[in-house]
Amino acid sequence: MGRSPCCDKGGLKKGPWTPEEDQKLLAYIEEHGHGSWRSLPEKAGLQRCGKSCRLRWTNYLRPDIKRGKFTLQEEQTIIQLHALLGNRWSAIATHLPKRTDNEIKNYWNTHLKKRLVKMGIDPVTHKHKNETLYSSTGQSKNTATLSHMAQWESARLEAEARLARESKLLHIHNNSSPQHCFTHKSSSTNWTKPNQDQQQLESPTSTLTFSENLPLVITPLGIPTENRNRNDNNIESSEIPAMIEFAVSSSTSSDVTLVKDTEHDWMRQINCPTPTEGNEEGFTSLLLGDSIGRSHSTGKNDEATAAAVDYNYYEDNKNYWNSILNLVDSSPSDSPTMF
DNA sequence: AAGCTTGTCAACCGCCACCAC
DNA sequence: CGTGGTGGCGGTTGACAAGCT
Repeated sequence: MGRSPCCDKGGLKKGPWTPEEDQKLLAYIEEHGHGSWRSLPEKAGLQRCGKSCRLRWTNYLRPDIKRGKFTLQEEQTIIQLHALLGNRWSAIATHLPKRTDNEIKNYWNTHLKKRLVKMGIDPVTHKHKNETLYSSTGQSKNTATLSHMAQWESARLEAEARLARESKLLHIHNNSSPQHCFTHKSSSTNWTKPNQDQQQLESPTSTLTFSENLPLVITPLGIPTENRNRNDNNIESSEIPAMIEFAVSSSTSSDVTLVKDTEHDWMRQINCPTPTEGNEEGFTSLLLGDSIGRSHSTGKNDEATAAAVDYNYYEDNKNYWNSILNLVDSSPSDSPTMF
């Protein structure tokens, strides 16, 4: 479309913000909310473009921002989610309360990426450098599985974004108090001075669920990284609303059965052994080779034992991927969103 | 102490999706 | 359906700090 940059009007200031400017912006938003960012600078008496104001607010001035060193837990979460989602910093940020996508991105680029490289792990694929040796084995299934999970996570995040929007609209329609517009990812919302209680997230709960009617899309390669297209989930965008409806409307306990059934169907499709009754392990087992490893240890299935040889490498990475999968399989208690 | 290199991170840029008209 | 406005996202830049020679 070719829109000119928002700051190309003459006379607008760029560069670091002064404390006075911060104060003006903060005072204005606390009193009026940000409303339209485009018109905010003029109303707030700032010689800045709206975009600059929004960035300053979302990355620095917002009251719900935690600054300072990342904890070990946070580091692990970032690495795990990056393995799952790639450079989708905003998506990763939704799982790290009080951290901004910009902060996470910076931290990844300056610390974590280098650390992984030192460990011999490719920071893009999260594979160990000698992993290509195993590329012609069962790894492809594992990678495809992970890819599929990443696709679902993408869809889930889109679902949450949509629900947040709808929720917001609904509240507006219902003439509700402004605090309802404040959500965890406040950069995408109309923030209006919430109090402590109000800052509790009202984000809809969602789960990583699988619609029976949806085609399974398994791509050969794993984690989306380079793409700039945010709808590249290999899932038709028209299908996403259906998935959303399913995921959102079916958050009852009965879903567990459905999810597991569907999961098993899918595992059968890709010729994976499905967990038996009372031995539900699901994706985690698949990815980690647990079920195979278990067969190995019990000696009940010689064919599986032979196949397990190909998966030995995954035993080495078990903890790494297990951590990733724990994020998927469980609902993080410290996160407002759930898989 | 001065100059250079490397690391950090706030801020900017350009593209894209979404929405209203 | 096309167009323009707006906000959000991810990649990149550049100023400053810290460390090294």
